[in-house]
Amino acid sequence: MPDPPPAFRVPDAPSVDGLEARWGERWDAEGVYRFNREATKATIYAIDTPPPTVSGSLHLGHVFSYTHGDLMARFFRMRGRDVFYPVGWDDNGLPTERRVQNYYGVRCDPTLPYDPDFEPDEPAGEARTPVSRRNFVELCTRLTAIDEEAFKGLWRFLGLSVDWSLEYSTISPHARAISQRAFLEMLERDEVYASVAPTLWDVDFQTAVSQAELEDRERPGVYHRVAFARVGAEGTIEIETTRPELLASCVALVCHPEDPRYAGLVNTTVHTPLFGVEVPIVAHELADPQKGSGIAMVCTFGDTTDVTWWRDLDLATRALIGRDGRFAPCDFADPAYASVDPAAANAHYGELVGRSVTQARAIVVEKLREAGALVGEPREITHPVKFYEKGERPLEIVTSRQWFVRTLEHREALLARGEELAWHPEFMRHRYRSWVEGLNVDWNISRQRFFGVPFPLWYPIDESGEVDVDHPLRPTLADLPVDPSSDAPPGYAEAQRGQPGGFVGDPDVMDTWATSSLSPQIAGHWGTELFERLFPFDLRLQAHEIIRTWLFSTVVRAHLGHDSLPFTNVLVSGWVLDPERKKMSKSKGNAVTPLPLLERHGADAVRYWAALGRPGTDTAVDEGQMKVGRRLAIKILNASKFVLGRIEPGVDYHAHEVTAPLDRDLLVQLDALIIEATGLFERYDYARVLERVEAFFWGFCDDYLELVKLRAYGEGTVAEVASARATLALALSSLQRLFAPFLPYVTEEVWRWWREGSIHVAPWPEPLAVAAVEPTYAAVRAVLEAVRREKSTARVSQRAGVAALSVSGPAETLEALRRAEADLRAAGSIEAIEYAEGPELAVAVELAVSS
RNA sequence: GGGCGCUUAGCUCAGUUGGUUAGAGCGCAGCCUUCACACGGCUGAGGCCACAGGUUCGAGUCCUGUAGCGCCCACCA
Repeated sequence: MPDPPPAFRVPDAPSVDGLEARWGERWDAEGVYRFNREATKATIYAIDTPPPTVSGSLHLGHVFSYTHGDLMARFFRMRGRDVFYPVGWDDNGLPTERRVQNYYGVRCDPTLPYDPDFEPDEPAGEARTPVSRRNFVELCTRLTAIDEEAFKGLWRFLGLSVDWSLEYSTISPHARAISQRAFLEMLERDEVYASVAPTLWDVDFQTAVSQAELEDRERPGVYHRVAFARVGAEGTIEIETTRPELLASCVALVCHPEDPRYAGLVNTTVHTPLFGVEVPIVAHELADPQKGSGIAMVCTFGDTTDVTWWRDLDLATRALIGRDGRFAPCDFADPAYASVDPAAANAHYGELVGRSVTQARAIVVEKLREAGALVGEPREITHPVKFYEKGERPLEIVTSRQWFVRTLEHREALLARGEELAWHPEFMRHRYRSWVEGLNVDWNISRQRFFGVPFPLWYPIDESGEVDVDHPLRPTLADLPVDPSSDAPPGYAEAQRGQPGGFVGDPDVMDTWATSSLSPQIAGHWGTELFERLFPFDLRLQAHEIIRTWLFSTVVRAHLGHDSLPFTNVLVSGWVLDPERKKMSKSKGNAVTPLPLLERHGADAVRYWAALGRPGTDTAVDEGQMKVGRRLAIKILNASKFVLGRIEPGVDYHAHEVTAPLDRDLLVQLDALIIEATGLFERYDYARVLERVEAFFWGFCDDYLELVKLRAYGEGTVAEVASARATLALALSSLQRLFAPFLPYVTEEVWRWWREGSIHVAPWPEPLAVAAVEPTYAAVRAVLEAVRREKSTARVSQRAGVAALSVSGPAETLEALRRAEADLRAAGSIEAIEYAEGPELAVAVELAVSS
């Protein structure tokens, strides 16, 4: 530690206001949080923090979670680790597209040519001007840059100790290059494949959606009981469906193989009502005899179960819903449909073409009713329906070509990775496991959108104009990142785009998780020597809602690409709940904007509130706790001011000067606190650290400072005075540093009153190894408290004199009191103390006659 | 349907391996205009630790079950 300065710099009226600006600038100027690029693997502590979606606004939940990461960063930095603490922005993807559309009043039309002179109207009107993909991406880049500055300002105010030179964004050329390289390597290793398959599809966003982006929503539905006529036999089979509009895509009826009601019907056929298509009755385990009539209509595709039946039972394909969510034309005379009355079927279907799902449903129900195929009246129910988490209409399943990462065949290995990872809190491990166990499709990473990382592939066009998707053209690694919609593949010229003998670019972009799953590789500069020292990272910080997306996908990429975990620890933050204990979300309108809270209470105060939130535990917004945090910060100012007013500048105090039993006992307690706090921090239990340190500190202020006040002023022998002052100096130094990760601003302020350099690169306190003494502190505090109680009961000032104090208690307690009698008498204004042995500690106070 | 978490003072929450009389803060009440701190301090009241069984000398803590709340996962006709 540098030598103490010759004089202390304690202001007359210390304040917690304005510390953020003052120290934020100094930290930048001094490079306090700069990563040491020479650091070795052994000393590096690398942190992977979530790149927040730039299109939204940061809410208090972000502040909460990022504070937790910062606590760990600051602790390990003080422990001597070389902390690699970058921050990223997730600026690619759908949310940004939406925000740009609204902000600038544009929409992307990839068929348009680039207009270098295009300027959007500001503010945007209602109209949406179509612009080229390149123009659109430029606007995305422009707006995200603005948003990122605002985010950065908030993080700085909050006091995140990140190294801003390590900032990254997921749409940057660097991130795109990493993302494309990782994709090409997966392709090389056959870990990713393109497939034309039924895909979950959002009809509004017109893009595929992955399993991880699904959510169930309870929606009202209507059961319709529909009769199918048997073929070659008398009678009908009745099914129940909530999606009668899909009758035209019916390919089978399915029952459970052991259902006695239908066992004899398996492998017979029926005709669909209205369309007269002959479909088989088949058996499958998934058919639930309890549901509806026990026999279901299989359509291509009504839901994911249909996909399973279709695949397992090798059923026909009659997909009719298009990418826009409307019924596409089809001809029932086509042998694939095999209608017994194509003319009638086409007449019926003609009324559905171009209709949305809800419109078609009404039409089909009416027709069924007229045809006498609707049995009874429809029954209203509520049932879960799959939605894209950002979508507004139920997902459809359409057949399209998509890129998939092979996750299913690595299920066991991925489960093992989950076991290998150290989870904080431990129970969050279950979330990951149940997700991996429940995977049922490979990870779809392609999106039919514009602002994202393009797939770095082109497809050759043969002389007859056919696109050959099976033999993609790849860029060389040195050319990455590429945009196949504007760059030509190696060996081709741009003029050959779309021409026979030429090429076309892959039109899709990667899902945002396909890029953010590489956050360690992006932030750590995969491909450089530095990355080898950083990877795997030491800590991943995130909220529990993205375990199935970000955490899972990052584990997949590291497992496939590096045969490793991406990080060794994950710290999972809980949610921030509003005062009614509801999850904060923008859509509910209860999201709390953090900046006003930070300005009102101060960054340290907000961090204090966040730091009390245990890992994985949901925590309510509580301004009361922030006020407590602010008060704690003020107390640290004042206690520091007091101590520095008693000790000498330029003096290096040592534990061997501490001779008074009370002082030595305090330092023994402090050693225990340091040991406990260090252990808790190393186990990521930051909240307990704060709780313990805070409790010790308040006791230190309320009792110890009061007890040694007079000695600290200089009363008593030289040794007694020196003992008190040394204890104050040593305790203050340790306490300031114990608080530093939590309250970085106020601790920096008070540290610099008497120390050179930043507290945040000062060493974490070590125990002073003070030899144990006879216990003194606890007994003295108990008596002091009793004296205060008596005075309070007597309604006199705490300064009121005590003429005589009679203490009875066990001999060892009395011994303890005698060891610190002068201090006790000073703190309690006690003239004389009488001792008497007794079974329990009891005090009798005789107040002095007030003058 | 499977899983996880929670249930302790009016409120928000601690109670690590079972061990004296269950803790903190806020709020509330009373007192103190203290020479570090009124952006204070001191003191106090307030709890069948969700419920029912069990293990144990001893259970807020361990086991079983029940209920309520929240979340995750699920093939949701």
